[in-house]
Amino acid sequence: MVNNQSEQLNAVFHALADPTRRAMIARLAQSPCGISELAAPFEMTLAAVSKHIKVLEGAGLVVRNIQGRNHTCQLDSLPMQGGIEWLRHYEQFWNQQLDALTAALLADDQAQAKQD
Amino acid sequence: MVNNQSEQLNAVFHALADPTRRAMIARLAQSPCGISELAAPFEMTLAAVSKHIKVLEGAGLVVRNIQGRNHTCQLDSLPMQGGIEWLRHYEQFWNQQLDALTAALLADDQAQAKQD
DNA sequence: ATTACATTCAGCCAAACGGTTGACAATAAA
DNA sequence: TTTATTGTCAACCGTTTGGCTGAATGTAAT
Repeated sequence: MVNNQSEQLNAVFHALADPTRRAMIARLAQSPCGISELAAPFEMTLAAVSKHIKVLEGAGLVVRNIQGRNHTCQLDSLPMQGGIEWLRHYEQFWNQQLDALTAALLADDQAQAKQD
Repeated sequence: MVNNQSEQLNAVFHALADPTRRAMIARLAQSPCGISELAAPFEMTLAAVSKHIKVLEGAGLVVRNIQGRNHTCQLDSLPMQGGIEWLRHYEQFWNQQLDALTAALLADDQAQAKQD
């Protein structure tokens, strides 16, 4: 597990930076499932899959429920909320960029109109 | 630069997974600025800062404008939009979890009330 | 022309990453 | 009790990361 806010973001973003792990999250968003089923789509060892899941667990994105020899994984998207909120700050900035772009295009159009 | 959608997400999330780079983004969201100013808050070599900036550039999050010996960096939050959109899918899932939680708590309350 | 400044480059290092293999532990089925 | 099945663990391997240093580049100021 992770302590402070910043390390949490480190862990979450790092976990999301790998396509295999993103695919696992996408699968788990459908429904919880076991390790083998989670591993099935990937051409890699179960050991490698196991490592990926531990990264997801470490970031708090996945919780595991052990029953006998079967481990069931379940998505917990709460930690993602931290990532979304961090990004959301800059979404506004992004919209401003869009506004500036359209404004510039508009100004161009007007300048063009004057020249014609 | 990055080709397809998945690699773009890899690059963006990886870039965001480092606190130094997140701090740089936060600084650049205030206003564009030069390398040295961007480097000032960090106890690390300019060379190390240079590498971080290149990671941000590689993910498309920062664009550089060179004038003489001064490089000005500017935020481009468009690539972040991809990250936000990927995450947004699971935000809904997160809200569902919240709903389930509140429903469970409510049910608990009601059960408690019956017992009293 | 020389000196100072802003920045990158190239090479090095230790640590982390993503994968493999082979051995192991625990549980279920024969 | 033996045998599968499910999954982890430990050790290894090649690559990437994040940092350093020292040299090199290009530009501005003297």
